[in-house]
Amino acid sequence: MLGLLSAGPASGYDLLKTFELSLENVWPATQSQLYAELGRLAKEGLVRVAAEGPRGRKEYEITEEGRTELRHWLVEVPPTLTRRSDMLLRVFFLDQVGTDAARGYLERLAERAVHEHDQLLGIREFVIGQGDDALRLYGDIALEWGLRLTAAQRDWAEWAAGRVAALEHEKAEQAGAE
Amino acid sequence: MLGLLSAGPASGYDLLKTFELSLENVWPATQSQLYAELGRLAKEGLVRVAAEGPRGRKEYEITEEGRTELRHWLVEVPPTLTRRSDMLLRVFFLDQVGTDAARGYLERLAERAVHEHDQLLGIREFVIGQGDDALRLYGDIALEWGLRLTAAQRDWAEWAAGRVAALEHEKAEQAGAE
DNA sequence: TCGCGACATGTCAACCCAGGAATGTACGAT
DNA sequence: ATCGTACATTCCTGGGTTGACATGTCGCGA
Repeated sequence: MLGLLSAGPASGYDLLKTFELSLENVWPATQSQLYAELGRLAKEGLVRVAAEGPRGRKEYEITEEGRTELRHWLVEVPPTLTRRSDMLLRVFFLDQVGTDAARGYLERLAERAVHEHDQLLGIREFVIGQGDDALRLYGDIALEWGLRLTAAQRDWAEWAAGRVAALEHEKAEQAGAE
Repeated sequence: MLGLLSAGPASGYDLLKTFELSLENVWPATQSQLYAELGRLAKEGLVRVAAEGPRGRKEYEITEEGRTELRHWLVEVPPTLTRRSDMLLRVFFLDQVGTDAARGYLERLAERAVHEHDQLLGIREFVIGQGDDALRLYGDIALEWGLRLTAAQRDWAEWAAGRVAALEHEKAEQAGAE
């Protein structure tokens, strides 16, 4: 939220829209959280109500303290590694369902990765050439991460399905040889 | 937990150790959660106390219902896409700190990816040849995902740092030409 | 035999988060 | 003029998470 407000003042509703439109792939947020957090940030002096508009609209702007805190967070606070992937957790227990279903699971993962990849390509077409140099660059970089991640996931899932198929084949041969 | 118990009975403490040792990269859990969850699973009839040992040790085993539920979850419940990466979120706001610090951030991400990659390679050396065919295969597949992910992250971060450097250069030229 | 470290479980407060319900206002199109 | 839609905020409930605290037992080595 400090990051969004650093680009200019906005209301809670504006921020909500931004989260839904452009940040939902990276950091989804709900309105309850958003408004609560705005209140908290205001109490800590990191944001301030700059103006009140129609319909009770409160336009928030970032304060100097807020900017300092944002820069601090950006470069000094170590990023937390994203853990907890139920997609990967399932893989560990895939031997419980047999090679056939396991292969199916992995193939579906591959398909989904392709689908997400396509969606990101669509977004890239859509945002092409928007914003100034710096903004476009960092948006591009984030998008590229998504593209590479989904591509890697597709390759991996296909490779994994192949490995499972090989095991299936091996088992079938052993059964045949007995 | 059902997945772990499907490999054989264990106490809450055993499960905790397993989470710490081998699942912490995929699904970290704390003891409070673990014991609470064991109680819940027992109440739902998905696990059962099989034996009691010294020190109040309660050995749980998975029930038939539990196995059914596990298989159901593995193949029928759609995996949730992992969102929320503060690492990526920061990228969006990197223009707030200038090209120099931004490049530094990305370079540190690349270093960290290399470090994680090396750790995973170490794990692979360590677990090589353990377990039976199926178990080894799925462990391998999960590990391979980590390897590919960290490799992709390194490539991406280096590529991104290069892009930022290019922007830096461009700006410097413009400043010189004025 | 004595004490330490590993084994083992349980409880609690605080926080974050998702989703939904409730409430109301202003604007634009017909 | 009015009606629907978008704007805009607040509150509530339930569930997941974390981290700390509390308690106690067994086994082994000095």
